[in-house]
Amino acid sequence: MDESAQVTATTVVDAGPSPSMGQPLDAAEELIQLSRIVQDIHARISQRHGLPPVQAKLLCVLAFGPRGMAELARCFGVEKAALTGLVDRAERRGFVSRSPVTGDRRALRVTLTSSGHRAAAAFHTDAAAELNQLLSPLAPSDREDFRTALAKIIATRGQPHSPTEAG
Amino acid sequence: MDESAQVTATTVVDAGPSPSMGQPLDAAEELIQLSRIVQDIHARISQRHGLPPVQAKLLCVLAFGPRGMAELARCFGVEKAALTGLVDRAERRGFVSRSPVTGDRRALRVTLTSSGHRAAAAFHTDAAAELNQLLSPLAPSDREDFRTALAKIIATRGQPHSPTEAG
DNA sequence: TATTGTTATACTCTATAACTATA
DNA sequence: TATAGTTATAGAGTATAACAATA
Repeated sequence: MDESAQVTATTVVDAGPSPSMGQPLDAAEELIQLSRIVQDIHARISQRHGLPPVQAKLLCVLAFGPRGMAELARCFGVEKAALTGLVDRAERRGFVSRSPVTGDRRALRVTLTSSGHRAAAAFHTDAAAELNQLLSPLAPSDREDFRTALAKIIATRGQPHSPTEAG
Repeated sequence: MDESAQVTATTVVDAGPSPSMGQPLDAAEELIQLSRIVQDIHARISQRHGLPPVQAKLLCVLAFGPRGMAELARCFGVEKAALTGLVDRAERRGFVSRSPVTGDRRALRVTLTSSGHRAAAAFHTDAAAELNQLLSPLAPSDREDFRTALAKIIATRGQPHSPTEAG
């Protein structure tokens, strides 16, 4: 009878057209929806470039310079064993290469190939364009305010753990 | 030497502590970061409840009422074959059940069990709390403005296709 | 002992294609 | 023919655990 009594649209992450459309959204739901839109854009552009989303992410991280496997695992928030497979697939496609690290014979350095650089740049161009487009419905001053709020939220949560300068 | 020339932090979706921290972020990067934070919250709370994120999403969608397989597939933006497996796993854990639809002998209706309802409600409570918490660094009036902007962005993109009233 | 990376195994999620049954 | 759902197969992504080599 009233299955909807306890659960609102809030937690319907990424669910597209939801059964509760038409009601005003609460803050949590709005955040979820924005998140969905951003992820969808990322996924769609990845696909357009023939890359699984995580591979696109990998290329973009490596565009800043070579990284070690463990460093990448921390950066992605996954186990190191997952990185082995991730890098395997990227290497198989010619986007990255593993090379030894002088001074630590256990370590490997993952580097973008020139093909990987091209793929990363092409992906980035498209993604940045579409994401920036997202703010176009806002008036310039509103856009400023929105970004200020966004920055405040991000600063409060995403505490970066000073990355190693390696590379 | 300058691998970072072409690709900015923008497209580093979900990359956690990025190599470019400390520089001011552009709008696209901010959107990506917020998206990462929201998804991380969802994933973490799903895990806390012993659910893969997509399973949590399924429970929350079904909390509004039963849905057909094809309806769920459209809602999730995946192929119907993927739904079969998704519902299989949820059914195996006792969260949902399939039942016939009178009037269309091809169709199945997926319904939350009482166990599924409890899981959905518990998950939702946690998720809504943490997501709303995200806006706490904003002053009340800023929060209003932020949500207004958010709503405008969402309205411009996420065009809901009036869902079937079925249930 | 701790760290770096790999292998082995298993599970979830997804796509594609071929199939059945019903509309 | 079109739609609802399943099965089969393949692949990506992830976790855990056990392992090797090095620090």
